[in-house]
Amino acid sequence: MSEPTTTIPTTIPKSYEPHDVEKKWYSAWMQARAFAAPVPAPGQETHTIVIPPPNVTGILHMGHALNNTLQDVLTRRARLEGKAACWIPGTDHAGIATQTMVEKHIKKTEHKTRHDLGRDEFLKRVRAWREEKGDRILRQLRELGCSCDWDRTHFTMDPGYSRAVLTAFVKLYRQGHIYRGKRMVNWCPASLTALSDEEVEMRPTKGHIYRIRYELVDASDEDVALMKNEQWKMDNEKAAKAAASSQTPSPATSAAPAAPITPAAPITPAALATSATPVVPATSAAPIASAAPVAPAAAPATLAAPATPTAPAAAPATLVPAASSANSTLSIIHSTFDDAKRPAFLIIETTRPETIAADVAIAVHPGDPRYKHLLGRKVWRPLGERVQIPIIADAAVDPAFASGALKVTPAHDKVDFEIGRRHNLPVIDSINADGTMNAHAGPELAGMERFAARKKAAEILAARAALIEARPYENNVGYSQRAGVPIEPRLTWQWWLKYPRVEEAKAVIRDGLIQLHPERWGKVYLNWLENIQDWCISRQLWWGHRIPVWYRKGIDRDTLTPADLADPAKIHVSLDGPADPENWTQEDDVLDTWASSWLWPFATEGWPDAAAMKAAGYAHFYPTTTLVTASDIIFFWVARMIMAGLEFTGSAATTLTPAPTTAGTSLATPGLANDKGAANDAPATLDAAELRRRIPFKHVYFNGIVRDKQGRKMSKTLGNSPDPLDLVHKYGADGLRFGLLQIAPLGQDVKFDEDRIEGGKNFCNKLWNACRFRQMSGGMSDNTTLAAILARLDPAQLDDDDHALLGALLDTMRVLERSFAEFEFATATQRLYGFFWNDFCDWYVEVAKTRVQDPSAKTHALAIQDLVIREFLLLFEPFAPFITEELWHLLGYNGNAECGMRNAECEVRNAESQMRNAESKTRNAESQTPAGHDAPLASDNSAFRTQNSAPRNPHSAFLQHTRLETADALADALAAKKITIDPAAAARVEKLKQTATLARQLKADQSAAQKRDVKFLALADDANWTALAAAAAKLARLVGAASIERAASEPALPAIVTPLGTLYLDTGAKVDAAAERARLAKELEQLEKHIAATQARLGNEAFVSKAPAAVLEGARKQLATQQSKRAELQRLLKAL
RNA sequence: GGACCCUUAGCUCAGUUGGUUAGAGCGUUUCCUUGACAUGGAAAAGGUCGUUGGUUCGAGUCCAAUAGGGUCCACCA
Repeated sequence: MSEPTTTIPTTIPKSYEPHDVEKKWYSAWMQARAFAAPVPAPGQETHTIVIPPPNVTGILHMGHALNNTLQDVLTRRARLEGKAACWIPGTDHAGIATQTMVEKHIKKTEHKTRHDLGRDEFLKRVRAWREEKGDRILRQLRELGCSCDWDRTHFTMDPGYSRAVLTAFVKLYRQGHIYRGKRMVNWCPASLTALSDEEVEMRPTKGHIYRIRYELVDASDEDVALMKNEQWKMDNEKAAKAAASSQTPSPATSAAPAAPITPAAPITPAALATSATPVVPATSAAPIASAAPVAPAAAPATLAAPATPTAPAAAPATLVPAASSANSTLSIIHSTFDDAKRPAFLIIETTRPETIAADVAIAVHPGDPRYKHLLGRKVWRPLGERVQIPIIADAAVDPAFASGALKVTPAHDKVDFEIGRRHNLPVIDSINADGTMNAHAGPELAGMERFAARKKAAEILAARAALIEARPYENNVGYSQRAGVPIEPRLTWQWWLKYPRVEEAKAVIRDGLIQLHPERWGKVYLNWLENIQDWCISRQLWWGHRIPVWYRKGIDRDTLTPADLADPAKIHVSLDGPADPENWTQEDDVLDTWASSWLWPFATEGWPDAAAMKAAGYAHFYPTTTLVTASDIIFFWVARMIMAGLEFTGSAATTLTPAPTTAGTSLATPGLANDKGAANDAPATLDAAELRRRIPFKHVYFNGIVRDKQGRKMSKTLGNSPDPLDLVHKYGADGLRFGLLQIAPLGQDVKFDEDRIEGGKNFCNKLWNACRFRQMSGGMSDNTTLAAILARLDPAQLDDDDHALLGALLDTMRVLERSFAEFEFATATQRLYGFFWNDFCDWYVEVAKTRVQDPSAKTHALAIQDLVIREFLLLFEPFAPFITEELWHLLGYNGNAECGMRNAECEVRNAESQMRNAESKTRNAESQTPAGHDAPLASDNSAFRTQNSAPRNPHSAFLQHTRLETADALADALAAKKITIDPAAAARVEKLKQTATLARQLKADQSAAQKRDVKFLALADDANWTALAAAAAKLARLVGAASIERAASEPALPAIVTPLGTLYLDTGAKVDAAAERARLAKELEQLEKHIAATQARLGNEAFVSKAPAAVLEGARKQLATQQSKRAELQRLLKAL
């Protein structure tokens, strides 16, 4: 690692090289088990975080990097504050994602489906896949520096965790919260499983809406007349309008009034035809996307009606091209019915004509006068089997939409299903699980994919003259979030959960037992809970927790009544299955992945096994302290965890049937099997104390979504997502962490900017070199404890710079204390940056150079630096753990500091771990091997984790095991040394800083910035000259001057007015009086403006009478300063 | 349709309870390799704080309206 260079007397290399340092320290931490959560000493505060478990086969992206950096920062800061910190890592089995991935792999390599392999064999493959590819993301987290307690690594499919999941199911089932029902679900035709509402994403989707005639059965003359008056007329008018608007010469030249009809060129059925057999000429294909109202030479697709409209299904669909295209540009396709024979029609509009064969009714609003007389009548279904379907009234229909008549297709739409149920209508399911049409869709469509079938249906309807028009239409379509395909509402048997503890879940947020940061998410959360729907928890997958329900053999699962479901002779629900398994068949479905991860905060702490909970320290570490997550899973995960915590934990959680000492395989553990009283675990109402015991976390911090510089979400397809590990290699983990947090404001999305990461790296380098310089300055003494450093301070030698620096340090410590309390990490990083770079490096280290060369002042001046660097490293460690650890050791802050500071605690910890050592003999050997970066994670999670047997090295003296003083404690320690910060010192230093800047400005203005042999002459009163003279040496060094002397008279030299008097610059060059005059005049002019503004304020009677005294005083002082500066400038001008 | 967030320098963002001449980093211009650091130092230019109106002695900050950008929920076939 650090090699001494030959020329510079230091052991610290010239620039910070993160790579080796990171590797070295992470290994050291792992070997020392530095992250293992300690058993809390009596009275010691705990700090727990559970990681949002990433997909077991996932890879680290920027979102993870930000999210986990935040957790690590909180955890490390908690350690420094002396809390027993516990960060529980782990992964999620990610049912659909992982299964899909493995299925694809098997398809590619073996050309087989999971059904070819069978359930058991397939699951074997998934487990093998996980062995090979899994947990990579956890190893990547180590490269980021994450200080998880790796011995507590959990996986949602581990036997122990699985037992928790099934326990929760059984308990909820027995309480009546879980039921099986045949209901409409969101079906994913790609993944072939049901999804929860939360997994469906609504996207605006371009398509068409089809206007279709449903022929009225037994139409009377009145009907015909009515139809003519109403719908028929409507369509004719529409056609006329469309025609009229199309005659507008050009849309560009005429500001045509907005036509009520969509100006987009309509699409004809013919244009929809893919394999155009009997079709209108190709010229009629209108460009769908074109917005030009000018209809192209589109032929009026006037279609001949079938010869016998009463039996269209049998008739060949003959389309006759229009005889002439001269007379119209119709957007509406009229059939040429013989007026005399014309039947009456009902008109409906639909986006899904392929489902017409599954229509079972037409519904209108009960109050709609247009249709009152038709209620109870029937229409012919225009597609599929030609049957009559009733016209019914239902309030769900919006009379204002389209024609006000809705086709009712219970199998393929949620609303329709409800209507069907209300009216006892049959359900005709015409779509297969994979999204293809089945026999019910009719012979023309059967076997076709649903979207192809839609086109085909339109063609057929057009051929039968039932399609009036198909126009472009955009509506919201539900997509499977994961597979990205439109979901299909589908009627299936599923398991449902009525959420438990909904009211309590609202209360804990409303009453602030759980605090959200930022707070506003509470509203979103409550809104969701107000409208909560039962959760579909079953998935038609294999990779997941198989639902612990067994059906008696010979029972038809699809005809089970609620009574059957409650009958233990037919249905068995338990953890371990029936005693006579040969007579039963287990449910095929598995649970939604979220139905396992909602238990994460306590299932990772041993729940429901009392012994495991004890071993994990549940009593200490639950509830967890802070959950750090992104807001996009507030419903998926956060809300559900709250309900699960409220339902399953608390006093009852610790009184569950303990696991038997003869530990069999965990799934066979008869936990709840014999437990008839599961439903009684939870008291009906929870008082405030009980709620506090049960909440899964006290704070939720929502980190922003990492977006690219344009504000777009990062995605693989856009290629705008940098690999965090690349950034680690380029800028170091610390640079990445610091840079990320600098741009991560509370509750705002993060626009990623690689320049900021580079800034993080540069800051690390600055820190590195400042420490290197400190070491080069020599005189390294005992840095091992704060007391040792304080002992080297000489209160008598404390000067203004010391006061100002220590004051800024204390202030920085307070800012950080506040930032952490309020999760304002950007504030914290900015403050650290400004303090170290500006206050310490730019000013203090520079001015101290003079003192360091003075043997009588050196010890003191360096002690101040040692103190500040020590405190800074402690403050900075959570953000940049590697470089701070390295410097901590290089500068000798470690020593035996820890045991000096925390002897008692060390002993307690050792004693405790030895006890645990004795207890946990069953641990496998693997996880006891020292683990470095690439060491495998402990893979056996079957037993609920106990602490590792190896005691933490009490002499490791890692930075993070040191205690960070509070600002108050440090102030007290200084006070004990008779050092109290003089606030006026900072103001004096500030004046000096301004003077230095102005002096440099003058030099630069005189093109002498690079010269170091110039002289400054000061014209100052005695007070100012005293201050200047005292600082003359350091000031001369700072601004690059040979000397600063008091002017005897008024020199004829370029001058600048400073807070400490007027400075003249003698460069030895000739003075350009005209240029000087211009410069001074310009400055005077600016000053006059400010004076005028200040005078105006003070001249305002209302201001003087109403403004607070301090403000008034400030203004008067300001005016005085400005005026004296003006006088000085005027004097200088005159002298030139 | 309902709820929420954002708009400040070329870019990314700070601006506590309203109070001097609105800040930082990056970028830009000029100068500087002097024994910590060129991943650096010094100086400079750059903003009527989206718009309009109001409250106030005083508004980037509070209120109202409005424009633009974004998020979540619901959803009409």
